[in-house]
Amino acid sequence: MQYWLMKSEADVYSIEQLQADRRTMWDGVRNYQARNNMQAMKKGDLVLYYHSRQDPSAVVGLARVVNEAYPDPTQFDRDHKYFDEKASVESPRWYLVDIEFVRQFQHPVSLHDIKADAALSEMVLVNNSRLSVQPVRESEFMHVLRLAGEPALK
DNA sequence: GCCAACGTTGGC
DNA sequence: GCCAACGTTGGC
Repeated sequence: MQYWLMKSEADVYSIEQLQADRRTMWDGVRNYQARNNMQAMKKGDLVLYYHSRQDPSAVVGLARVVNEAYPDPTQFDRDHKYFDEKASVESPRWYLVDIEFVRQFQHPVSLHDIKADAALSEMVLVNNSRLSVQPVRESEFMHVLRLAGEPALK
């Protein structure tokens, strides 16, 4: 089992929307490092769901990987904003995973709280703030759950 | 809404 | 292969 953090702007695709949809294709990632991280994901991996560009930016809940990486269909669609003319069905550039809603936190863990916590000082979120799909250590994942006041997962 | 930090592109 | 120019992200 590996752990991850995925970011979304709350007004673009919020955790409330994920809950309503139950699951979603994580399309539109056009950054190689983030893509590589998605390609490393395994079914059942757990994801910290983070809202960026809101006040305050925070980890707001959990999601789970339900389908491992496959080509992002939006890269082939000429009419889509995520179209990539350098990609082809024979040699795709961009991959995505499907994730499902697990739970929303009663008490989100803000970026401020994460930065203030010595146990989380090596989180990618703190040191490479622009990466939208990033690995999280098990100890960091559990620590964030504790800060949220959430019960541990079975 | 501003702008620093970062990633990508393309001219040379 | 360097690096300036450009576009994007995301904290503030």
